[in-house]
Amino acid sequence: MSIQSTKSPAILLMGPTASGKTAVAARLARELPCEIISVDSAQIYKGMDIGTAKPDAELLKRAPHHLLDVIEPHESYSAARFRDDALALMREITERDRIPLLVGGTMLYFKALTEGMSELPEADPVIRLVIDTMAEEEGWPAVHARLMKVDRETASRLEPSDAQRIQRALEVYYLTNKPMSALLKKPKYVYFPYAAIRIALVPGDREVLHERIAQRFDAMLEAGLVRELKELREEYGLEAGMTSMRCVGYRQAWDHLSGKTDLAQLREQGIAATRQLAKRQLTWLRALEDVTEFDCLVPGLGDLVLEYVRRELEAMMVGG
RNA sequence: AGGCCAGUAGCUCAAUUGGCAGAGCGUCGGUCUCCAAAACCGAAGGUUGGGGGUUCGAGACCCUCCUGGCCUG
Repeated sequence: MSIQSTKSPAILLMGPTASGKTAVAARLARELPCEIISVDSAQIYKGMDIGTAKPDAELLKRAPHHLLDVIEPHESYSAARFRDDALALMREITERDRIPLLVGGTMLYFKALTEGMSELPEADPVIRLVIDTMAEEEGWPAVHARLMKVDRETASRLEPSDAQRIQRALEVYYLTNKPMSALLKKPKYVYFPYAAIRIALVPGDREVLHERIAQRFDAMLEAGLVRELKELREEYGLEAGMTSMRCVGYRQAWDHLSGKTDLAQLREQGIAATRQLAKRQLTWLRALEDVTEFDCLVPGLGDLVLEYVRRELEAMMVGG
């Protein structure tokens, strides 16, 4: 039996927070010749273990994960970097005759990986600081008006309050002297030489997912989420505005350490933020096509997914 | 038992001298091209504790009942 398809297989396992991705991935990794790549913008941070529900040491020993702990909490990452890193790893894994298993809940990373990104300049901290200062002085609507002058098309589709995207569009203009809308129109070269098996774990009942989220957040608090953050703050020069410190759980724990909230408020706000994260992830998943969904709340989920993946892989071998 | 205060959206609270019941948070839906666990947009949700009265008009004023809290015996 030979692989007739020119494309190598890759498994994409997606799902909202607390849907049980890690357990399913571990199951697949045990039964199939695959290597796990984490697709998670929070687990990318070294030291942020409890709040990101990072797989524990024992699990990592059995099933190593790539793209965990690649940067420190004061640093920043991006969808573009993820795409480069993931593609490089996928090639290595494939060359070892193994199958890349991409697991996570950061849907933009999945999109960047499989659909590619236009050629845009990377983020420039100095330019961003300039724009931030501008916004501080005159307000974002005024910055939006500036963008309107140089890139009407992009400005028109953005709300005057959409600080992050206005900043990006203006940044691109300052760096290239071209409107971002023009750069986005250029056909992009999409390199993704894989036959993807796309799987989404979604809850059949949102209420039950909410219960799981609450239980898990309580477990994080018990495991020492606040202590973990405290230690990270002592080790690194962290600030509340940093990307890492805007992660769910850490942001709320930060407020608690600053004395702004008591423990009950930390719990309540942390759980709510996690539910909101799950909701946004589900919005992404609903929009995706060619994805096979599994109810993440049914017993025997791991077996179901494993069986499905096996069938898909076999079909690729014979059919191509 | 008597006295006082409170009761408005799931939660915390607004609402001139009686004049169209609102906000924040939460919930739900959506957007997304180098910060995405981010950022932003939209929507739903009320017999104003119950009943009666005054009034053109009551969340507000009067009577009564219920519930919670505080004080006194």
